[in-house]
Amino acid sequence: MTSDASSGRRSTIHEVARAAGVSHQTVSRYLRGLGPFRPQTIEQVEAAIEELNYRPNTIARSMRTRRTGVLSVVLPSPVEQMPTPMLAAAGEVAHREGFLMEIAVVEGSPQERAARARELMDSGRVEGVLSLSGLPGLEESPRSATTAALAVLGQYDDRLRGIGPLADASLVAEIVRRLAAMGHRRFLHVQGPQEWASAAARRQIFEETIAADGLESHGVVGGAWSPETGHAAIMELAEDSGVTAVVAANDYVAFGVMRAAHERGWRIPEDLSVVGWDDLGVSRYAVPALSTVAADRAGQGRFAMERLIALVREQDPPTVMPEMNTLLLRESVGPAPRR
Amino acid sequence: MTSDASSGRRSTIHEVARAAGVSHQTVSRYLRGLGPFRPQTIEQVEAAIEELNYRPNTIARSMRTRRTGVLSVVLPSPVEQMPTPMLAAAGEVAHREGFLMEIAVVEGSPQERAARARELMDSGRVEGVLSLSGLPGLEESPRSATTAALAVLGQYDDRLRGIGPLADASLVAEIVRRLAAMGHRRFLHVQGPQEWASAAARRQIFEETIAADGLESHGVVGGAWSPETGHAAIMELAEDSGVTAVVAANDYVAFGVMRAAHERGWRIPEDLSVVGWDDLGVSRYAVPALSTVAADRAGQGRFAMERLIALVREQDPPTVMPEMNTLLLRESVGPAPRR
DNA sequence: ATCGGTCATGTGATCGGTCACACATGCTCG
DNA sequence: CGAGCATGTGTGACCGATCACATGACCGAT
Repeated sequence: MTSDASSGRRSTIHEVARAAGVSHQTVSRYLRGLGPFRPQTIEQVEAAIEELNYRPNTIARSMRTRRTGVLSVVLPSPVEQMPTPMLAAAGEVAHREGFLMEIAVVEGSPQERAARARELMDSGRVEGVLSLSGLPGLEESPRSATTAALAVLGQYDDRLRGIGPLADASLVAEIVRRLAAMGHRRFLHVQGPQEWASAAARRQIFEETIAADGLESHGVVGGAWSPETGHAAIMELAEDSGVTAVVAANDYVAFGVMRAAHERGWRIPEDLSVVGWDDLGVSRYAVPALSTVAADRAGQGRFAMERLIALVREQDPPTVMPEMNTLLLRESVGPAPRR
Repeated sequence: MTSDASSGRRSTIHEVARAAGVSHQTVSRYLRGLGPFRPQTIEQVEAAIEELNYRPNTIARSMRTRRTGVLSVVLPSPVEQMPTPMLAAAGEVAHREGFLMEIAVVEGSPQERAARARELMDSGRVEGVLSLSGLPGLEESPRSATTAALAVLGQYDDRLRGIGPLADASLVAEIVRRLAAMGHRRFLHVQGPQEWASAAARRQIFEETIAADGLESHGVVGGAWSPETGHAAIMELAEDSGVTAVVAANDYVAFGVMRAAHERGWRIPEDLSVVGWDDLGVSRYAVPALSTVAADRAGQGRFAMERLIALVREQDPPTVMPEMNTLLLRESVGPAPRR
């Protein structure tokens, strides 16, 4: 904007101090808003900053203070289905608390991801790391002098109980029972990738509920979050399979299921009922409108970020998040067809 | 893992050097893989690193080298429809070139976003900034000593010519002409938010083509990227509007359009043809399958990131990206109904 | 006249690395 | 046999901030 100092080098606090005729420490204090100043001093410092177009070097500051104000969310690599509402909410919380949230996309296997996350924690670049997927070998930790804090959402423990709300699949039981109440007896589950806590939990609850309630499972197929998965699952189904209800891993999968049913000439919900998970923005606009679970991703994002920030500050983490999933039954479910 | 040094402080290169019986410089060289070493030296240094559980402090390194290896993508705040395939591809390029890509979600008006981006560029924390939206007052720049490089994708210039491939809307003309060839005469455009270069460009080309080809526009409505927008646009349409073809701003909007048509009892494509933009993963699985433009987001992401990296390295930026949009006509378009 | 306290500012060390350069050793070659 | 060179390593300055502590001016109280 104004004269851009003399050379291409960026100016430092010392140069500002010299230009203002004060000590570097005075400038530093000014920048941090500390201590009272003589009006004249303020004026001179401000003029010098303006003239030299000075901006503090965050790196240098971080080196001394060991604070960076940056929290990092690490995401597994197939980033296509990034949980954006969650990230948006998490970012909002971070912003409110004075942090900058960055998203780091990390490639590779769970082991490689864990190594990269570890590296990030040790680099000094961030004060906290939030992982949305499990990181084998790393455990949640408060911030220490040696590393950044770590919060993990959606991780499973040894008994496959998700500790994060992400993995809470209890509503799958509700789905199955509601469908059973409408007369459905034979179910198909199209599962997601089993490395994901949430996918594994949904499958587990599905099978448990089928068994507990004396219903029939035609089986579990699939293994990805994509529409293709759902499409293939239905196309491979025998004409006389007897399946009248499909529990899909998520809405993407459910879209594929609905499309395949259409292609086979099966009406939804008259011939087949379908339920997804996630309540994508377009799901209620599908024809027929897709039944799903609204997972309050925003709430989960807030929760996760608040938890991380508490760990960073070595405060008490927030209490366990209440159940926040909501089952939305729309046009894609109906009474089971008569045999 | 092993003994965690003595205290809570993290160990430094000097401590490693002392433990290994070499100079700090030798350790530094070892870490950077420079120069040859005596086998014994390597052994001692590795043992010391292992024993002290040493990790280099990236901040301290960056301070001296002025390199951070971090490129930042700044996204506007309503992050719900984050262009994930683009980000994924961009991240891949960054990774391949030895950079870490972070995504910074920035809140506020375009002006505020520009200010935050500026701050990020001046902080020294990142070497380059890639903005997916326009930043008023900031222009693309190579990396200088004073700030990070900036690349802007989808920005418009004074004459509303998008400089980024994102804003290339030329296929809108093709869409309109293909529909006209099927007998459509009266069109509706449901536009996106006009602050977005891409939305503005699509609208402009729509209107230009209508005028140039002597067709009729029922008007332009809407102004957001959401299904609600498309839904409302159709619900408000008079029964005798004469509109037989809708050009929607993107697939989200198109989903809303299709749903509303269904609710009004209009068949697609027999009564109404609909075209979206973006080719969402679920679009080809919709019933009827949604016609759209596959924008090769991944290609755009790669292009943008390569451009940024070239700016950072002060090399020649890649040549202008070739046309990469593809029109996909699916079930949602058909011949115009007879009056 | 001296003392203690507040106000406003200055001095030098420090964070943990890299950079520039010096230096010691052993080998080859004229 | 010493110059020249490659090999391997060490010394101290430096990046740009903050931190800990010192200092000088001014004030009212003893």
